[in-house]
Amino acid sequence: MSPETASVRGGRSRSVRTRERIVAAATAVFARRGLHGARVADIAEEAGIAYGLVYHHFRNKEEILAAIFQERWGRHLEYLEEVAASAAPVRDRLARLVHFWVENYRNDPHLMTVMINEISRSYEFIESHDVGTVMEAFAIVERMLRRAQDLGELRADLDCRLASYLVLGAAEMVLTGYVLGTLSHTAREDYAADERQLVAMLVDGICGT
Amino acid sequence: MSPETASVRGGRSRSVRTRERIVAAATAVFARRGLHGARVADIAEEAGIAYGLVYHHFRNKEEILAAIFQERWGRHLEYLEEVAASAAPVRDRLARLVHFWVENYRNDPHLMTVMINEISRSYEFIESHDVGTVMEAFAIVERMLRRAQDLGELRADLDCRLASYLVLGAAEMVLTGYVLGTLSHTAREDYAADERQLVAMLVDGICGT
Amino acid sequence: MSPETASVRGGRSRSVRTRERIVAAATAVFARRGLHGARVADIAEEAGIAYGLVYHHFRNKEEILAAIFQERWGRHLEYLEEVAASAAPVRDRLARLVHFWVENYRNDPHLMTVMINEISRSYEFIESHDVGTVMEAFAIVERMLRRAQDLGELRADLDCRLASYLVLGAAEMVLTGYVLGTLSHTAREDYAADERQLVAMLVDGICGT
Amino acid sequence: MSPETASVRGGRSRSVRTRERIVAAATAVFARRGLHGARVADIAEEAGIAYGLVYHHFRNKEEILAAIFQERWGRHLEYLEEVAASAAPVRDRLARLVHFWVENYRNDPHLMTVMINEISRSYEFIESHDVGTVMEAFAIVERMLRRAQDLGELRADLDCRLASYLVLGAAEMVLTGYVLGTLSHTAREDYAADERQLVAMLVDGICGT
DNA sequence: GATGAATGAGTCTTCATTCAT
DNA sequence: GATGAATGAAGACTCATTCAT
Repeated sequence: MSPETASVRGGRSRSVRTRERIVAAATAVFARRGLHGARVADIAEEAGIAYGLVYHHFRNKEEILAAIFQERWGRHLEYLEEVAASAAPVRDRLARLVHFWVENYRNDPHLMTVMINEISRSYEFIESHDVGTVMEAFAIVERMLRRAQDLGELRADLDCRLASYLVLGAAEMVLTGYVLGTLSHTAREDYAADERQLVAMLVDGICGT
Repeated sequence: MSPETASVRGGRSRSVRTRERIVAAATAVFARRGLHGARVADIAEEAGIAYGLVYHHFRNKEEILAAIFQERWGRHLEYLEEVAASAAPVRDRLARLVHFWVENYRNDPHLMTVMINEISRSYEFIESHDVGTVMEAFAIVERMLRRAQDLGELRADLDCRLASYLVLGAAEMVLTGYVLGTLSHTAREDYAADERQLVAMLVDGICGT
Repeated sequence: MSPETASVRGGRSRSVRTRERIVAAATAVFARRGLHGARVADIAEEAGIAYGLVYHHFRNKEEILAAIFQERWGRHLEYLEEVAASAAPVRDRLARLVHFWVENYRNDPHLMTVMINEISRSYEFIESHDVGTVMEAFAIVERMLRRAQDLGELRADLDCRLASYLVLGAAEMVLTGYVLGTLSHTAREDYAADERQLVAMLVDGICGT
Repeated sequence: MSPETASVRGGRSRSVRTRERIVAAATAVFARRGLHGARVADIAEEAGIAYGLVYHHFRNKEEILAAIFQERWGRHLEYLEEVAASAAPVRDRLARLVHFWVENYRNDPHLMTVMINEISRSYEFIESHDVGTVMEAFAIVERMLRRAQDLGELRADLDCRLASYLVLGAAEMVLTGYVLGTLSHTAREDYAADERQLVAMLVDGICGT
């Protein structure tokens, strides 16, 4: 096996793998301690690498968070867009969105914790980055609702902008409950029940049928 | 002049007034910079007092935030409790809650910004304080909904716990929109319209009548 | 004695005295190790104060050097200006300048070492500060020579600009010799002899009478 | 292809050429940023080679500067010695020295910048190397002057040691002016004029014939 | 109580140097 | 020899907190 073969083992250079280890380690540490509470030394230790190596890959701590954001938020938006654009009834599309968020939390709680606490809920992060990119999630949901409204699926006087805040606010708060442990479950079925309840409340309200 | 004489002047001692100036200054600075970004020096400057005087009144920076929390959150819960306990239909009670939150934001945006960003949205704060106290707001709303459910105002299979997350999540997200400026208004009427829309969506859902 | 009296004992506040101690300590440390070799910790230790206190008075290490520069260079230029403007023959005025430089070195070798090594001979310092201020010394000497030339004291075809480089270059190199110890003396008389020789060479050249 | 074959190509081995590229690159980078401001990475990039390869040729950064010094300063001294030893009148010999320095600057400003800023004007460099070697230039000029004095070309009471400081100080300051851009020219003729003026001032003084 | 000078631990950040490939 | 990822020591800088006046 030539050195070159070794260096691309698995199709990725050592440098790329190191970078990914840093991102993964930082996700865990940010989830545990928050951006401010996390020390670069913690991240390096978690990644099993030397202190200074972090700085070969990122200018500073904030840039690691920005990397997590860039690499994940984009995929998030793509999926939202895909669901929003589908032809299914709006109730089904909402169900798919809610399921996506809950599944994401269950698959990678650390990541979702960081997305919720340090990005989505962080005034500081949103301020210092492109507000537009963060708010794009709202815009996608709003467009989805507006199209449904045009098709008569939603009542005509609904303020779709505000409704997007309802949808994302409710979903985010439920995930926050999971993250904080105030609303956690162990059984898969419990999560499914939450999804059904949440969709029903969004679509028909708490009084509705 | 005895200390007592001084304390009688205007009904409050100088010490008490100083403490209040610190709390007010800290509220403004926390709103602007966040808990971590705020330096004690900034707070002292905003309050127009000397650096070290802050430490005659508070053990440390977090304690100032805790004071804001204790003094305001208590009143907040009292009002929630009062509304929740009233005999009005659940729709009206929800409307009063939503109006209360929006009005509070309009009266003191700095305070609401801190409540949202540093307390309600802060994993860190909630972790280090009594989670129960923060979550009490959810419990109050949940109890209110459960009573309405018992009275047949809400459908029987509604998960009231989850519904409280819907109500508070939606309200909090709308206020966050105000705070971030992504959903701000100038006219009083616009806020009133938001309130009506929000209540309608919560009660009847986005599809409902 | 009231606290106020104490705080201005000797006419200067504690803060001002601390600042002066830092400047004096930094001058000694810069002379010993150079700007880059000097650690802020060294300066604090030399001044007998805590590490962080340096940062209450100066933003960073470079700013201490800048303070030394500002506070001393100004006086230096004033004296040059005074001598340059006097009515004495140019030979006497040059003699006074040379004497001033040599005396300054003898009175405070540390300070002169810093002025020579870190300011006057430092490309880095000159680049990052106002070149004009540093070069003002040349301008003063040049104007002095030009006036002497107008009065017929100097030959008509002398390039006074270049002559100012001769005067300051020669003086600086002699002081550098003192600083480096390649041209040091112990007897006061030796310095006086150097002054006479230097003036004679500048005025009449190495071949002249 | 054997190593020897490779080393024969063009008369110099690849290793030697790499070393020269490093020295040339370092000269440019030192001129731009100074010894302290120059990072080894900058030098490697300028040389178009890999980071660590620098360390196959030099133990550390200072050693690169030392190499520049050794390889150039030696030739410099040789030329000074040659001129000093010639039989021409002292005025002509001084003129040749001055011309040599100015020409050197014009041919390779980067090199001269480094020689002036990092070697000749650097207390730090001189301290950490053989002061004697650096000062040899002064000794050569001093011996040249002393011989001229013995021949009656210079006045008997001239302090030749101090005169060497005059000559080298003046020359160095003029070159510094070129380097800093405070005394720069575009026309070749301007440099020639400077040389004539400088020699005249050194020989006959600023008042002299 | 009021002041703000003083303290120093905690971190970030840089970058020369090493070393496995 | 060549590469550049990895190391880690060194030191700058911040800022919450203490304390003498």
